[in-house]
Formats: sequence, C-alpha cells, structure tokens
Amino acid sequence: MKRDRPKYKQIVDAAVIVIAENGYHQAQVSKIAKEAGVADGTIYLYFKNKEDILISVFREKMAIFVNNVEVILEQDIDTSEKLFRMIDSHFRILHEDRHLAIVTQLELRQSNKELRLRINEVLKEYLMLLDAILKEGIVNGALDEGLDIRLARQMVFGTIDETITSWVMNDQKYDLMKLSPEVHRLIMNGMKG
Amino acid sequence: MKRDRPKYKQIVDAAVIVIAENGYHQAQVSKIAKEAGVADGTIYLYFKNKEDILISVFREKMAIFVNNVEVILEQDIDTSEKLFRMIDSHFRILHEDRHLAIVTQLELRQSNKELRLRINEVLKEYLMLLDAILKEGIVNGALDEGLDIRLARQMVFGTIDETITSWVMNDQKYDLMKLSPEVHRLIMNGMKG
Amino acid sequence: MKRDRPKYKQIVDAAVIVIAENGYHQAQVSKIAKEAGVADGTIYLYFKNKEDILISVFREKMAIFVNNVEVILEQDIDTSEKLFRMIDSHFRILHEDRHLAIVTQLELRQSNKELRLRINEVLKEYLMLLDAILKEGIVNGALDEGLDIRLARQMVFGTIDETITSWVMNDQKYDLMKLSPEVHRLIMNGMKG
Amino acid sequence: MKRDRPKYKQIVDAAVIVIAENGYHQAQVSKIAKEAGVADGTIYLYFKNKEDILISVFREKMAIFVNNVEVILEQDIDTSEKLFRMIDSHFRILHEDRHLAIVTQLELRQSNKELRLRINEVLKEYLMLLDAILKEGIVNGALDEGLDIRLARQMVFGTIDETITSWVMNDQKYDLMKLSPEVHRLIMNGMKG
DNA sequence: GATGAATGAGCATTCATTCAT
DNA sequence: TATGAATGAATGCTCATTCAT
Repeated sequence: MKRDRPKYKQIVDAAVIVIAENGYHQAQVSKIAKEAGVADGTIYLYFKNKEDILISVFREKMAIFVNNVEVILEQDIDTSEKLFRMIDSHFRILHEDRHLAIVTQLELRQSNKELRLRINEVLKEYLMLLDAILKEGIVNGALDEGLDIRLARQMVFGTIDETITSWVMNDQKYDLMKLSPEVHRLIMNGMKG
Repeated sequence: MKRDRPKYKQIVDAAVIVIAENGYHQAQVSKIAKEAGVADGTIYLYFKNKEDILISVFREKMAIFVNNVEVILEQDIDTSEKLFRMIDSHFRILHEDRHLAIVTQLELRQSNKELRLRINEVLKEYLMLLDAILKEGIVNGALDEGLDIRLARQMVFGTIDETITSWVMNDQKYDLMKLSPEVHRLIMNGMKG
Repeated sequence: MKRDRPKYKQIVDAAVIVIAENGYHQAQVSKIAKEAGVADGTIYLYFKNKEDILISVFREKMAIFVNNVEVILEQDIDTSEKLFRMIDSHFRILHEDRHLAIVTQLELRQSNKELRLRINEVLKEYLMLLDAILKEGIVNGALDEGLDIRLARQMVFGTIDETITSWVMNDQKYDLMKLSPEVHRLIMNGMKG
Repeated sequence: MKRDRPKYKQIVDAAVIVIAENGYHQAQVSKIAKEAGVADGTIYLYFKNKEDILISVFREKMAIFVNNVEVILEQDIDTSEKLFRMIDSHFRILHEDRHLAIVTQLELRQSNKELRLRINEVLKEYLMLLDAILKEGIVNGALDEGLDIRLARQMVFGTIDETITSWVMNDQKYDLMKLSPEVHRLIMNGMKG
C-alpha cells in the first residue's frame, strides 16, 4: 500500500510545511517535492495529482482528530465532559502543530469549490462523531430534548472553528488552550436540557 | 465620484453573478466586463485592478448588512429581539440573493491572504455592531455579566456563518429563513445572564 | 495652418518635456495632453496620431539646427571654420536644452524602425548642408581631393553624435562646449587635403 | 551550466532571426520559441525573462567581436594595422550575418533605457580593447601624443557605427567590406602623431 | 473648436503533469 | 522506483484612438 511507504508520509508532511510557510497559492508541486527531498516526478508515483496531495493532507491529519474523539466517545464520562474533552483536544492538536493550524484554518480554505467539497466529505466523519455525542446527550437528558441536531452541530463546530481562526489570524499570540472552558460553557448553555 | 456613476454598480453586480456562476478562479475580468455590458478597459476606469473589484463587491454588499444592523441597534426593543432581527436580517439578505450567498460563503474565501485581510477589515465594521448589541445586553442584564465579548461574538458569528455555509453547500435546498428562531435560541441560551 | 496655432507649439514642447522626464515608452498621449494643458482628444485636432507628434517634435527642433548651419554656410569664412561653427552650434543647442538632448540622443532612438526612417528623412536635410560644406572644402582645397563624401559625412556626424550621446549618458556632468575644439581637430585631420 | 546546453544557443540564434525579420516590438517570446523549435515554457528554463534573452543575444554575439580584437591586440603588427584589422573584422562579422547587423544597428536600440544600460555594460568590454590599441599607439608614437583617448574612441566607434547603420538602413545594398580602407584612412588621419 | 469617457486588441509568464532515461 | 527536462494552455492590464456632447 502506497500510504504505508515512507515517502508518502514525507510528502504529506512537506506539503503542510510548504503551504504554511508559503501560502496555498504559492505551494507549487516542485516546492513540495524539494521540501520532501524527492524529484517532482516522484510525487506522481504516490499521488494522482496536486489535489490528491491536498486531500491526503487533510485526511491524514483529520485522522488524528477522529481518533481522539473516538476514544473520548467510549469513555465513561458525562456528555458535558465529553464535549469539553473534544473541544480541548481539538484546540490542543492545533496548538501543538502551528503549521497545521495555519493550513487548516487559512490556507486550505483558499482551495476551489470542488476541493472543498471533497475536504468536507473527510470532515463529515468527524462531525458524525460530534453528532453521536449530541444524540447521546439528548437520550440521557444532558441536552435539551427538542434540540435540532444539525443546528447544534453547526453551533459547536462553528464556534470552535471561528475561535481557532481568530487565534491564527492574531498570529497565535494568546494561549488558545485557556479558552476551552469558556467556549465549552457558552456551547453547553445553548444546548442544555 | 466614481462609485456613484451607474457603471460602477453595474460592474459590481456583474462580478457577483460571474463569480457565483463560474467560481472565483474562473471569474476572468473579460467575463465580468461582458456580463456588465462594457469593454474590458472600462473596468479599469472604475477599479484599480481585479482585486479592487472583489474588495468593492464585498464592501458594497456588506454595507447592506451594516445598514440593517444600524437600524436594528437603534430600535426600542430588548437585546434578545435585536439579536433575533440581526440573525433574521442576515439570513434574509442571502436568502434573497442566492448569487451573493455563494460568493460570500464559498467563492471569496478562495482569495489570497492579502485580499482576505482587506475583506476582514470591511467585516470588522459589522462585527463591531454585533459587539455593541452584546455590550448593551450585558449592561441591561439580558446577557451574562461575565461574558467574554470576543468569544461571544465568535460564537454568534461562527454559528450564523456555519449555518449559512452548510445551507449553500447543500445547494440552498431547504428554507434558510425557518432556521432563525432556533439559531437565535441556541445562541441566546449560551449567553443568557 | 495648424502649425501656426499656439496649441500646436504647446503640444510639441509638452512632448519634449514628457519624453525627457518619463522616457519614450512612458510618454503616453494622455501625459502629453496633460502637460500641454489640453484634453486628450484635442491632440488629434493637431496631429494625425502619436507618431505624428514625435516626428513633429523632431522636425520642429531640427529646424533650429538647420537654420544655424544655413547661416554658417553663407558666412565668408573658410571650410575648417565653418565645420567648427557647425560642431559648436550643434553642441550649444543641446547644451542649452537638456531635455531636448535626452530626447534626441536617447529616447527617440527607442522608436520603431518605421518612425526612425521618417526621422532620418528629416535628418537628411541637415546632412545635406554638411555635405555642402564638405564639397565646398574639396573645391577650395581645404579638404582632401579624393575624399569619399558619404564616408566623411558619416565620420563627422558619427563623431559628433557619439560624443553627445556619451555626454548625455554620463548625466551631462562635464562641459560639452569645451569639447568642440578637439572634436574639430580630430575630424579635420581625418579629412585634410 | 545552462549556457553550454544546446538549447541555449538554439534560442539565442532564433531570437536574432525573429527580431531581424519581425522587428524588436514584434518579437514575441512565442515566436522565438517556435523558431527555436521548443515550447514557450522551455525558454524560461534557460532565461529569466524576455529581457534576459535580449541581453544574452547581445552578450553572446559581442563575444565574437571581443575575441577577434583580443587576437588582433596580441599580433605583432603596428597600431595602424591593428585598427585596420579591427574595423575590417567588425565589418566582416556583420557583413556575414545580416540578421545580426539589423538586430545590433536598428532593433536592439529600441529597447528601453534599462536594457540599453545593460547592453552598454557588455559593450564596454569591447571599447576597453579599443582603448588599449589607442594607448599602445600613443606609447609607440603612431598616434598623436596629446590625443584625448575618450574622444578618439568616440570618433573611431562613432564612425564605424554610423557607417554600418547607414549601410543597414540602405538595405545593405552596397559592399560594406570595401569601405574599411577608407574608414581606416579617415580615422587614422584624425589621430596621427 | 474642445472635451474625456469608452473602447478592445495584444502578450509575457507560470506551473501541473508527462515520459524518456 | 526515481528522475527532472520539457511541455503549452491560459489571462490581467495598458493605452492610442474615437466620437457624442
């Protein structure tokens, strides 16, 4: 499997660095190849085209978020705590990989509609786990019975996303991690049963 | 003043249509000129360059949002009602101009960092009016005294934005206007004093 | 006659200034119009097209050179002295109008082949007066009987021209007028009978 | 080194032909590429931009002149003979490559000031070799002791240049080579000690 | 005569992708 | 597998000229 060979990961990681440092529109395939230490042509042994690199970046990195939430979902804690850990985990991953934060919050959003639709498919898996937490909360009474799951999910994700984007746009100069409790409180209040 | 001459508005409106129908990267100046019914060169009598067209689109259209909220802010109604009308007005404008919805939620976000920074400056005026509503709410007790204004603003705007983007990405196939009450309720719960 | 109306001269003089200060390729018709204090369209009441302005610049200014040499030619002095006065007069005109020097030595030479051919036609009148001096010199024995007139003219004009161009390219920072005696001596030696 | 690869020379030679046949302002990069038998993009693997092609044309071709004079300078012949061979060599190169003659005498002079300054830098090397011959002549008494080197160089180069330009402008319809003895005689007379 | 808003043809350059080695 | 030289399509902007007023 191509994805298991070392150059695959090398290229994905190079792409994150190149995009973060040069911006989406200045992230040429040749720059990524150079950063990865391979020839331009080698990229095409591992990826179908440039779009495939970008989707792979998103998919590979999104897997980290998904894995974390899967663990959280199985833990024996209440819904509010699960949401807190999800928010906190989300913030932590981007807090610890600042290149990745720039790429997901600013750069990849400059991609064209088609690419963003494909990115959204990858994102869907993450949002379904969020839905699972919310549904669980409704069942066990932690969240408002009449809650519209889709809107609730949009509020949770929209708030998290907007908070991180603001932080990145302010050059990550304050401590993102410190915001999780208040973000959690705002969100919970909105949905509490 | 150039902005008052009829061709200025003609070109801005043409740009919205062309971008919505062809996508940001396929919105060539010549296409915009053709849609506006003027020669390519005429564009440059009214706009410094292509970026200037795009910023003008955003500024001209954002003015509609800003004007609405300015009116709402001065009305003799409580904070919760002001927020409801703001959300409802925001939804209505994009509900009634579907081209504009595509442009603001999907296409203009593909612009490069520099253009987005300039777009953000325009957006700031709108967000400051939102801040004014929130501050008023804290003073008159409608909102939680300890509310972090920046986070609250990010929740309100993030939720609105995410809701509209979802609607646009689903090809505007459900009724956006019907969502305002529930979005308002979610948001208010999160911030209620 | 158009050439006698004041705006004609205004536009020609404006062209010299604009070309000298902005360079040939940055001397747009609209800049010349502005410098002359007329509307763009007015230019076309006096000149057929842009090329016509440039040829007119050359023709009007060349007339000054031609008039001077015509006077010199009729004077009751020997050939060597006539050549000296011609060189000295040529140097003086450009020494006294530095804008014109830049325009004739550097800027107008960037024009296309066709324009330069037309400029050469204007120049021909001047070169024919030079030929007249040389022929007179051969007849009266001041110059070598076997002298090839065309080559001699090319040496005289080539040397004058190259000397002035060097001076302009060195930002006119030494005194051009002081060079006439030595230039005259070099040239005369070459042709002396 | 790029300059040693065959396509480099191919492109430079194609540029000479295209410029000579179409004129400086009609020498589009795509025409040069086509003449050279390469793709447009290939040009940019060998040259930074269009200006770089033009400078390279001048530099590569000027090298031929320089090499010839370097050989002449070292020969065991007197100053007058060295000057003759220089003039004759200069005439011969352009006599044998009529495209090149058009390019150097007419077309490249239409380039903008910046490009001409860079061309002049390349030319300087050639003029310094001419200076060397003149200095040698003064030392060994062949040339006038009081000769102003700068003026003398300007006369020699100005005369050669004007002679060739006249020949090119007359569509090269007479035999340039036959003029070298008389040009040499005129020049030598001017400077003889 | 004088104006100046409108016109529209024309071109250097980038970069994702291929394929011979 | 890996290379990297070669490809070629695609576009924002300028400015000489016109013509309705």
